[in-house]
Amino acid sequence: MVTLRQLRYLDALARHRHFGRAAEDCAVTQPALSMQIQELEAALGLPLVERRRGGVKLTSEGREIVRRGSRVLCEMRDMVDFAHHHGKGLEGSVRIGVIPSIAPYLLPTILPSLDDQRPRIELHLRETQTDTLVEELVQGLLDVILLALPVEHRGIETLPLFEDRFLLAVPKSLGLASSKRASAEMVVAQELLLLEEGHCLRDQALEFCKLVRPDLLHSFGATSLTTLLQLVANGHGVTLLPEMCLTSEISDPRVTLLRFEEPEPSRMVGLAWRDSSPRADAFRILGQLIVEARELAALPKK
Amino acid sequence: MVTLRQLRYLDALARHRHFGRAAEDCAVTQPALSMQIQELEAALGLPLVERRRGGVKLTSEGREIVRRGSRVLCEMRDMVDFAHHHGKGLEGSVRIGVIPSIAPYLLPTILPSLDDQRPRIELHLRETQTDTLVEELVQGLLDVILLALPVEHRGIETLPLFEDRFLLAVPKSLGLASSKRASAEMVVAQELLLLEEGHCLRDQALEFCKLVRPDLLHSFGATSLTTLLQLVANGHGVTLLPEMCLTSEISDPRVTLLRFEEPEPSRMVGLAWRDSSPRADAFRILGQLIVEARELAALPKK
DNA sequence: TAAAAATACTCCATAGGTATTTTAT
DNA sequence: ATAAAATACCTATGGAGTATTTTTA
Repeated sequence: MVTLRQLRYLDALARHRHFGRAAEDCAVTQPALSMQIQELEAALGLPLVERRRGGVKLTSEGREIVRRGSRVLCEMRDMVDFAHHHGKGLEGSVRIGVIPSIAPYLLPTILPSLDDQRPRIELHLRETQTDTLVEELVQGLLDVILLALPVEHRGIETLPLFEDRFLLAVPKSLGLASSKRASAEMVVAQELLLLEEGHCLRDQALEFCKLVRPDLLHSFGATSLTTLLQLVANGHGVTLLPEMCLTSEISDPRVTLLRFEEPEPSRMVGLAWRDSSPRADAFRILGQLIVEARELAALPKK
Repeated sequence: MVTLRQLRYLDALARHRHFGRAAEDCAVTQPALSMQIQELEAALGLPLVERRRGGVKLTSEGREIVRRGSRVLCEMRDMVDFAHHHGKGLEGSVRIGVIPSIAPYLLPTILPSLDDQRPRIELHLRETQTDTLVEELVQGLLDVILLALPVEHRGIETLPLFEDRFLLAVPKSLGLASSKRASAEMVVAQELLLLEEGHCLRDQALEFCKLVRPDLLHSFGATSLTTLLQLVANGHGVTLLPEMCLTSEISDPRVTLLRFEEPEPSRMVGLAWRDSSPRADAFRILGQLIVEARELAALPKK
């Protein structure tokens, strides 16, 4: 008989690759964990790990069992969470992940209104790149993530919130700066500055320009849009900038921002959660709140 | 702490709506099951069932927990199955479901060749309509189903196998019978005979004719294509017939079969299984075998 | 030979069984 | 009044701990 306990121990063993430390992580002794792993192997009729001095190695079947076991454990967690959070809406702790090109710009506008309207919410924020966020979401380390859609991943449900246009940032020194609208060709003709690998903005910009040979680009390995904009200001090239990122601090007299010709490139910002998530309904409301907070913040500008 | 045992008992209780019989189903005594349900309710902090004389009623939260619990149990089963069937390919018992408009025509051609090539396979066949098959697949009562795509359902993976054209069966007595090709308009102009509600062929035919008011149709409630064809032979109307169903027994001198004008209507026949299914790889091979068996059977005709 | 996993054995928590009581119609 | 679920109490299984042995790099 396969038990949840066995799956939990196996999961720990897969993470630590060491019986003793895995046992410690599970708050049991090493023999206890050893026995459960053995029983699991007996129940499944397969060896799951190769025991070798200097670490434990999963067999290929073992990896698959770990994968499936994680899913089972994750769904169990979601079930218990569902029960505990049931009817409480957004209340309680929400572990939210946000990509770097959204977090600093959108959060200042939505957090205050969120605190106003849902005082009992308790946000745990994490900011990293899309791949990591999705991985952590799937593993149950995060409850919901805010990022650029689409997200193609099994077991992930998404909710589009709003379009965010891309603008072209060009140095005033360049002749281009006087153009009314930017075009894809203009981008290709100049030095295109991008964030380092792994940032979705980089991929979106490349896709827009239909550049199939990104290896040809001079990558400055910039890690933030502010850095990127500094490079533009100093005449090193041009870059694509999401409209959302236009806050007062970012404006620089040496940089001109051009809208693109129709159809304007844009990214769709949205929320994503596990489709087994216990609080899918609450996250839809969260989406609603984000959209409203954004619209509210935009009004005064007009 | 929520345990799998509790989920199994809850599942039985949801099915039987009776503590005593659910307990019997689980091969334990009624107090044992009662206790586990109580502990589950305590762990989740929710009442799951209303105890009332003359049966047990699930609360709305209870239903959701049952749904999630079933998923957990199903994934556990799939995990154990994966381990047991691992590396054995198609060997062992496969519970396959097939829709009525495919089963009698396709199976005679594929079963023999399947037996030849995979002697150790043990097929358990079930024949019903699409909705039931999908439901049973999701619940883990079936391993794989053979039906007309698309199937839109969460957690279901599909594999298209081949196109199956629709032909128009018209009575020889009708003027139409001399036409070279049939058209959608011809169908609408005549009395269209259909299978009773629930058969996917009915829906596909209606969709093709773009009939939005199927309530206007005279439904004869035919339950088999043979019956339908008898009606056509006797001049009661016309019907759409999948090409696959053209076996010698069905041919009738009073009926003419017309191919449609381009684009010819057709259905895509394919396999579907749970995306957590342990034997997804084996089912892809099964699909391959079906396609090959069909091509083999078609050759002699030429 | 030394670290790491397996084995031996003892204990206790918990699930299950039997007998009985409570509850609701 | 009676069927059905809950409670009480006892038993036994299985998971965990401690101590120890075996394995292997």
